[in-house]
Amino acid sequence: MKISNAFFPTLKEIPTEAQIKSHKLMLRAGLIRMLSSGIYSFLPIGYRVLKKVCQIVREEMDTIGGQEFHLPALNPIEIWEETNRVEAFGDTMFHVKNRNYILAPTHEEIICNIAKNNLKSYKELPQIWYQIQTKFRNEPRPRSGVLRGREFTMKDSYSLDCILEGLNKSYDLHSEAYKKIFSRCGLKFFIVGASSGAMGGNNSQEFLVESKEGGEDFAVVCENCNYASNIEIATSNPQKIEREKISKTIEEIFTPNIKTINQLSEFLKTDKSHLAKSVVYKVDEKPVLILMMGNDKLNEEKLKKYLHGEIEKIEDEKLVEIFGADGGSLGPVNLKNVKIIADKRLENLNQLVCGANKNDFHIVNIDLIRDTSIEFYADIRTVEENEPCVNCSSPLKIITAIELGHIFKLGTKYATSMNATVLNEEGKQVPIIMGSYGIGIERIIACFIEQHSDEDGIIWEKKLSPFDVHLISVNTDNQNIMNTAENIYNELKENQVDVIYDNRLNITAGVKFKDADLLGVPIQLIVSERNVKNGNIEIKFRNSGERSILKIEDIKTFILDFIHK
RNA sequence: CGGGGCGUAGCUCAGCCCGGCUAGAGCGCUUGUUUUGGGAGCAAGAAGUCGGAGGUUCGAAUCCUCUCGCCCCGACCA
Repeated sequence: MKISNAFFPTLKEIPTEAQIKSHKLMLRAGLIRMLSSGIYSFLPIGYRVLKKVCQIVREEMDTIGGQEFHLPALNPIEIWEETNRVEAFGDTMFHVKNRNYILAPTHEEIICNIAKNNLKSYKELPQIWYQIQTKFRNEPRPRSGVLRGREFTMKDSYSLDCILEGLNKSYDLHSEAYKKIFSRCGLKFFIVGASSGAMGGNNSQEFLVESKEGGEDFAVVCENCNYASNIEIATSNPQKIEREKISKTIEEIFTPNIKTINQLSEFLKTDKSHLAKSVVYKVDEKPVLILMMGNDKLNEEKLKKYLHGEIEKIEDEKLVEIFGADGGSLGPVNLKNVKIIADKRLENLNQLVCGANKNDFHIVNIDLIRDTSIEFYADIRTVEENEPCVNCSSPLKIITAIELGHIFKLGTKYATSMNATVLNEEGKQVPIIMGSYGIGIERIIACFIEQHSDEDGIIWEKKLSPFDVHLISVNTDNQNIMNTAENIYNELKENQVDVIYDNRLNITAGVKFKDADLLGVPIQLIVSERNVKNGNIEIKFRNSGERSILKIEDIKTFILDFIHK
């Protein structure tokens, strides 16, 4: 490709809309342009990278026996009502205004529909079906360029089995394929156990890339024993508190202007492990009081597992109405008509301090068994940095990360509601057992750039690079230089080398070098007077900045060796 | 959906508080010319309904109301 007649719009300045490195560079290097919030066009250079990523994904999916589909993005809403997911997705799903269609946010229902209509027998299983296509989700807040878009490319695959061992095998195949995909893409990633959220099912793992700037997920990891888990489900071994031998009589005490656990601990000279914080949620419009030890943070994801229905933080104004006190003074003693749940860490403890449901008063010497009617205890706290690991007691780390891929064992949830069954060996109708496995294609690109760039631009590795070689002619008014560069260009093209050739006239060398570094193709070939007169060409490696001189006649061999190495 | 910020030339921004000349700068773009190894010099030029609508005023980029868009934090989110 010759830049003189190509669309390669680079930017010297950083558009204000971009905050994180990958977004800035994708805009500056002419890979993408925004159409609207969370909606991006891939320009020719960016699309080349996207296609390379897709090809790697495709090859690895095909290797594990995957078969590629092309599925409709426009779906009749009825099929989504069968699984009750119109409601589950809520505002996240795009609805077509003048027809009863939706824009598909994912494709379990469509896959399940095809399976139901066409698969009859266990003999036809297992199947792995995948697609690499655009998905639509009305993200309430798109951000970080292509990292969280309303329209984005996703590889999703679905495994179909009718026995559990089959599902396990399909799941493991995907796990291995994903490791290969992300390694081939040159990413440093790690794997954690995760919550399956609105997808349904139980077992699930996420493939994450550490990123302080663009990360939206938090992973809890142990560097000693390799325990790794999304914070949504992570557990730890916090210090255990024992019940004291004697439960003293409860007593209301005056605690003027004490609102927080820190203030209370200071005021009473009491360790936080003897203070219990009360937080209130609304579950199906009814208040639920949740007791946490000290400053422990409630984990909503964990809480959701124990409470059915929508959970939501309660408005401050409602608190006075229900409890007769404000936020900092609530407690579980003498509460009627409010369900109480407590974190496992507090189980059956005594000698505790809680709010008195009366502003500026707390109650001391509470015995949770004697003085409260707690419905149940459960692990609902959020793990904190440096707490001991559940397996090996080493201090845990918390890492901010971007989610690249997620694999789930879905089970029979969709097959059951859509009545997708096959006959098993005994001639019995059994529901198809599904697995679901996603990869965010644009996220691979953005994560790669997050990990591979410097102040001058992107540093592609050859597998994802939009071109193999960036050819630059420096002295454009010298016909000999232009001819030499043109010959190199043609020779490389004839040998299937992808070359981008900066043949622009009347542009200073500096501009060409800056653009080349910004785009970040691994090898730059620089054709200039000073070297051509000796029959030489300069070569610069983008990653190391290293330069060397080659004989013109050796270039082809050198480049081909480099590409195929 | 709550909180905050921003919207002026293709890009980055000044001007707005405190209304008043023909709305500015740098970069980019066009033409000419000189340059040609790290985003060039000189000369000339094109480019804007100041996001949109309404209002106040003799007069609005500037003040008021509404509205649309973008970014950030939170909520939410496979």
